[in-house]
Amino acid sequence: MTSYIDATWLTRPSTLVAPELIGCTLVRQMSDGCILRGLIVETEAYAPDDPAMHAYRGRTNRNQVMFDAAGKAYVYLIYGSYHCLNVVTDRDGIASAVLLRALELEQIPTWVDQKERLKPHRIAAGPGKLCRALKIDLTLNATLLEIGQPLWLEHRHPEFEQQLEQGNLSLIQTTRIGLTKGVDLPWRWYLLNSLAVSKKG
DNA sequence: TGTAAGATCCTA
DNA sequence: AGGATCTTACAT
Repeated sequence: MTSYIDATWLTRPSTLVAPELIGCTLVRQMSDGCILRGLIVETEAYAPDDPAMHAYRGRTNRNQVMFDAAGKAYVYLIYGSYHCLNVVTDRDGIASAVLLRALELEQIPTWVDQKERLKPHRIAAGPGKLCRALKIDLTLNATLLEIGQPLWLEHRHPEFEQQLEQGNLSLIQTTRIGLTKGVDLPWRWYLLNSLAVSKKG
């Protein structure tokens, strides 16, 4: 049993949504209908009054999607080379999002090269690698996260919830990675012992 | 038109 | 620890 995550569930502060997205599934549907799934194992929250957030100094062409109502993808290009995927959260007019940093893929995409296949759990370990693995680029910016779109989200399976309750799985909260501002905000979450988590923390 | 910084990744 | 790489944002 899986269930789709709708915009209502995402209409909350990113700091509440980010930890709850751990254990949920990101679904990527290619234009040919091919579907890829990955378990979300690492997230970061970006919120108003957060100096690290792209929209901290107001609306720009790049960040305007973050101000939209919850339930869209915010995709941007970083360091000229990599894309990063965010889930837009909170109410219309409030800039906030959750960065998806790592996935445990259910299957390896056909286009992943031989060298990458040697360490399958590292294929989507890191926000840039995640987008490379799922062929996510700027054309997906501002798309709705809904079934039938290129990207959508599914809730945790009951088994995952049980494992959390029983303590067989643990969520860790810590500081974010790769920033020069807002470095002390503890807004990164990851699944303990996941081999796909992008760095230690 | 110029420039500095950046929510990364890979190699050494 | 350092370099690749180039867009974005903002100043001039």
